[in-house]
Amino acid sequence: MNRLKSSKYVDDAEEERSPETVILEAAKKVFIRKGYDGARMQEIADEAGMNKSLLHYYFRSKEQLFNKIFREMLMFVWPKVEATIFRESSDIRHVVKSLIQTYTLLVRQRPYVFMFILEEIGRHPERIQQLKSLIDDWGVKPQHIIKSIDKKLKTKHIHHIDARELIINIISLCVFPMIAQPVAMLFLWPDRKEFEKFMQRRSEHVYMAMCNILKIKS
Amino acid sequence: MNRLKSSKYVDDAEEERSPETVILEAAKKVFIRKGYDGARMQEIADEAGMNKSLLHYYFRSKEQLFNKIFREMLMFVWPKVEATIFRESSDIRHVVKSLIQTYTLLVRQRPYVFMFILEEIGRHPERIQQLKSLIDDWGVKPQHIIKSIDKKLKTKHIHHIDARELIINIISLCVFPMIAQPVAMLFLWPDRKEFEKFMQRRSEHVYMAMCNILKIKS
DNA sequence: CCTACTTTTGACCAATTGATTAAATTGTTT
DNA sequence: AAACAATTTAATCAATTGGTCAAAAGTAGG
Repeated sequence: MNRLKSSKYVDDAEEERSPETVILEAAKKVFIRKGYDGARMQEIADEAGMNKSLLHYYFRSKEQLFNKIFREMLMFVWPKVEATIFRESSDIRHVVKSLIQTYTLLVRQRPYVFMFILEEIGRHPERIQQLKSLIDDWGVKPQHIIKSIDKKLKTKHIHHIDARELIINIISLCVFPMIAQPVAMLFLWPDRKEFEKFMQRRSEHVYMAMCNILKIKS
Repeated sequence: MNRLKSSKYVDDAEEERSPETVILEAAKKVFIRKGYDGARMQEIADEAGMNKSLLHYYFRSKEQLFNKIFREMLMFVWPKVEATIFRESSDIRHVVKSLIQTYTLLVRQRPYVFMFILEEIGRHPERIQQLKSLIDDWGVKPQHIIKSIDKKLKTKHIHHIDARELIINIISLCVFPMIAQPVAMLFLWPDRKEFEKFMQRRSEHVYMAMCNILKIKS
């Protein structure tokens, strides 16, 4: 009854056009556009160009379909952030620079991803569990993050700052402008092109700002 | 048919407990909790302890009820921000300090307000119009904001920075940590008390950071 | 008490929701 | 082609949605 395997197209090595994939792509679009509560299974079916029943055939329920998308989003962000935090370099400048580049890259690649995650966790707090078990599986202890950064901050003659403050500052400066885009464009960048230019240079500007905060020369 | 005036309790000068107010308060709670799409008229009625039909009697539709709440939120934020930006002082330090204090105060008083506004505008972009007409009514031209700050930045020996960048940096540093609270508490502040302490000192920290960015002494 | 009004209620509505089911179609294997 | 399994479809479900309406209840003035 619930065969979730598809044998069709599998021999066709190239295109990744299995029904599951088509559905997931369509669902992603709709969930991003409308959020979980605003999304409709029918709209996803239309977007995928198939019958609504197929969504249930392949993914059982709206909730399970959403969870697949949500997990994929978390997996898009977390590994890159984690790799950056625990990178080899003991030079705090390198870590700061990498963190900034990582977040600005993520924002540029998937402008919606942080807002989406924060929104859905805010609306349905039980979903924080998914993130929890994800970093559990990854075997990362949150306190290690702080310690890892903190150790690197204790070297040289750097303006003393709490590691958590440093991290949240970086993420704030990189991520928030994109989250606030609609309002920011109303008040500060009436021209869309101007805003895009601003976001393109964001990485450098944040790095300079962080260097000033840490009182190190870039 | 559509009398929206209430004569009852009006003589009773003290308590602001008119049906309209009770409904608005209940609606606000529910809309903040669930968002527009997730909110249910029945839940608002339950929260207000009255019949669902009364909501339509006093506010006609879910949309109109929401708009009242939404406008109130905008009015809670905008006047204070606007007053801060156009304040008399020509000393950039005062303006920066006031901006930081204003935003951190708003965040502390209504932790949900910025996320809510950004969320609802993101989900229903047509609502940006409400914000537009609001600042129109207020008679404020966005470019004046930039100019006002920019002029103050041109004085003294201050590290050159674009006015819009300065503003977005301040807002990012003040607002984002609260928006990211659920995730931030998972990774960086496992103890809720610790996070609250952090947020209490946020104003000072952001001010110091901004002084470093501007290369002025606090 | 009677009348005119506002406010409140519960029954009800059409439309939509996520989900199920059985039948129809397609694909594969022999 | 027959038989079997996998996929797709359309019809349909019960539950829920925002919204309406007429009747009931409350209120005030005379």
